[in-house]
Amino acid sequence: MAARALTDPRKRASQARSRSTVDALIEATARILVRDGFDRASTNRIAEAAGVSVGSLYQYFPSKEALVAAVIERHNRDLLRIVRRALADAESQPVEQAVRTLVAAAIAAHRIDPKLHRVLAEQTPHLGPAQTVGALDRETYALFRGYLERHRESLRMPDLELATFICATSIEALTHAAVLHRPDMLTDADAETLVEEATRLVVGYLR
Amino acid sequence: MAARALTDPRKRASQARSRSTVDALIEATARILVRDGFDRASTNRIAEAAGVSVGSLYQYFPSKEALVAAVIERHNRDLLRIVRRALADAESQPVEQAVRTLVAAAIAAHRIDPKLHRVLAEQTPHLGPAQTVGALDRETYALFRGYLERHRESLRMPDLELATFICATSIEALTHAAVLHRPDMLTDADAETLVEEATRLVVGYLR
DNA sequence: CGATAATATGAGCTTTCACTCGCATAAAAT
DNA sequence: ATTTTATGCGAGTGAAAGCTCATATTATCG
Repeated sequence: MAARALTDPRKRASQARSRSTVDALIEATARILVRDGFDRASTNRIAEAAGVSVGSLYQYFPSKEALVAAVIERHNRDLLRIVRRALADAESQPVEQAVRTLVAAAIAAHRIDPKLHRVLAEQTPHLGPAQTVGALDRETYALFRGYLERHRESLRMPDLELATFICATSIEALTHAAVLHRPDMLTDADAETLVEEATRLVVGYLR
Repeated sequence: MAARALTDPRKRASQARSRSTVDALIEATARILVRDGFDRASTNRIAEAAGVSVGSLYQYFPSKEALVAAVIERHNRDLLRIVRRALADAESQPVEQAVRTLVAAAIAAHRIDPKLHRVLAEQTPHLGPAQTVGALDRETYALFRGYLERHRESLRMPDLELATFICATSIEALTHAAVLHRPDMLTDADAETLVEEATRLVVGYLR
């Protein structure tokens, strides 16, 4: 019997009223997470911030983790939209331009809601791997690997698996670190040179 | 007035007996962190695992955070010893060999106690930045930047700050990811090719 | 030995927090 | 209009965790 993950929603909201309750809860969770951090984000506080009672909260989410999982899911969906779009554009581009497109998209994606991204990245990896921000990395990883495979003639890389690991990990780390620890690198002028340098790094590696 | 950080030790241990109590506590904290994770590592459990009473624990550590900070400090000290040593060796080496030395050291360092490293990296960044694993990154960053400055003639990089960021971030991320998420890459044979590839990435960037 | 300081003990206090449950209200169905 | 279902409420419960303190044991020193 497939054990129902404890992050699954408890009940589908069918009426418009309850759907807006669910939305308010997810939205409030994101706000409280940013304001107070994971540990201090109590379900009571979240419910209050959403203008809803704790009882209602537990009608739709079986646990605090489920609530956070919903926030992560929404955030990941937003980021993935950008990355997918970029990789679709990159498909028809030569390697160098493709990498540039991807790097720029990675930065743009991290800029959607940096404060939330930070909290999710730093304080939630112990929630099941399916919900973590890491899930996003894995998806991006797969997409990028697809690109490399379809363009393997223009590369001199025997081991695409390894190449994907090196490139995806580096790009993710650089954009992540820039957004979280070095916001000074993201003024419009500096952001451009960052994109160029990261592109040089990766393209130089791929030849 | 300099506010005493709540991660400072509470009292110096003077007799040999108490010093061994403190050691046992730090050691036990590391074990429990690995076994149960940060959240479930209660001070009572830690004291019990150390064969010591909670009261004694609070005689030397004002909070759970202080205890964890001590573990981080010890772990960082161990890692830094390896990195310092490597960068000392690298000092007299040409760029390519120097980078190889550093990458190999980074992997070796991450292998000291991977399980503990994972817990500390994933579950403690919300403790003050002074105690985080990030402190280690910053130190390494500074050391590496020193190397680049002393060898700037053999590089064609105008902006050493940026170059340090790109290289240090990439190396850290690659070794971190390999140790934590891809242990299959660390069989002796594969580890060597990983070192070579990471070296190619960075050296290619530095020219 | 006797006295003082250092160290160790662990029952229990306090607080916080996730979560429940009985009941009220609003929408849908009949 | 009446019944049925969906949604909302929030005081209260039980468990867990951080931390204290009154007391006991051990070491140090004159």
